[in-house]
Amino acid sequence: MGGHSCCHKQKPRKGLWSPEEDEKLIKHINKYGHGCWSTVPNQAELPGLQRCGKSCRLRWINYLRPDLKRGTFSQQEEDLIIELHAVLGNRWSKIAAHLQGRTDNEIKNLWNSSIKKKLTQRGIDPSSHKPLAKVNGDDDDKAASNSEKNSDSSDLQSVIDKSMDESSTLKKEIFLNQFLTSSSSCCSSNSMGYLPFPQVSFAPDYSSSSQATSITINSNPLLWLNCNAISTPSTTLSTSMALPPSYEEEEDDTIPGWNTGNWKSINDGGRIMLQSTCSFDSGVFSCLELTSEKDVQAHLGGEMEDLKWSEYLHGAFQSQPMYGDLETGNQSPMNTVSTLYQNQQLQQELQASDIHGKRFHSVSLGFKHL
DNA sequence: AACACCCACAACCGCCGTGTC
DNA sequence: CGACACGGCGGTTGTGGGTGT
Repeated sequence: MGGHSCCHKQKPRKGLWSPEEDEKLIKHINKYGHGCWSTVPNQAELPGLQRCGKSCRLRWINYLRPDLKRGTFSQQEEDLIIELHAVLGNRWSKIAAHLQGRTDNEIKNLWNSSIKKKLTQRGIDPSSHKPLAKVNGDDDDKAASNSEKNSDSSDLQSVIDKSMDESSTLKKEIFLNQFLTSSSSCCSSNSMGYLPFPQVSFAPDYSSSSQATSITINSNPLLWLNCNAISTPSTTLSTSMALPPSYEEEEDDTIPGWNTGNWKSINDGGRIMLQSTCSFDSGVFSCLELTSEKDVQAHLGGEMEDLKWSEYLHGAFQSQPMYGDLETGNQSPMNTVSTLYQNQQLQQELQASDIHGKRFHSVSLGFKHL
């Protein structure tokens, strides 16, 4: 156990990597790729790397990979890590997947050396993300995975993980839709369902003093919702929602029929800004996750993709076509994604964190009341 | 200058899941 | 079906630079 064949032939070198070793490894990877790490040390340029394949892999992934960002973490990145940790717990690789150019090791180190302390200083328990006063007992790492304490959340997370592993966006949509269909069907009318994405948090319970607004739908139009932010007890970022055109005329942001008890909504010049969690009591969600600029472009620019999406929605829900006129009256359906960038604050955040144009997560939800 | 201490980061270790034979 | 190899992950340790005394 633990021993690898590549380590048996000769005692592997340990400790810090020398520049020469790095150079050899880079040369090798550039030339041959890294199909099988265990053979890398044997194949590397003479006189051969006396390193375990595992060590080569780690060195490459954590340090030598060309797409690594390196350098200090921005405040936005730190906030995002905190928010993701609140949802994902110590699943560093999952967290790292949301931060372009950052490795799980880097994030883990940052968490252990810096963020943990900062949170504690702010009076927040770093494992539970709750105020320290409210955390019972001693601080054994009982909430290493915060969401796992709740079996529903744990199930949810496994669904998330599974869905993330699906390569096809359409598969994701179908899978998540299936999940949500079954999820919503088992929810009583006043029970909570949560958007099944790690970037949507399960947190703050807005009190009656908040501006929480009930948003409902009682007919069958699709409601498109773009989420690319996360809210946590410590931070709340806004989520944007693009409404069907018919609702643009409404005098306020209340839509009868869709109970989103925990959404805090703000009417922002005709656009509805949402914060916090979302709940639903019935209906079917369709979900789309766009994880890269390429994905977005494919949807924004690709008629075929739009067609597939529309067809899927038609087929699955027999619903009316998606709404193209979200705001300006001339947007294509998938341009809902672009409304993300009409939120100036969000745009700034994305730019500041170097995510803009590179990688971000967006969730589009189509809703049809049954 | 020497030492202790702290901190950030790199690397290792052990375990687990998966694929293959 | 079991054994084995391998990759991946999270926890932990090691290392080196910076800073204070």
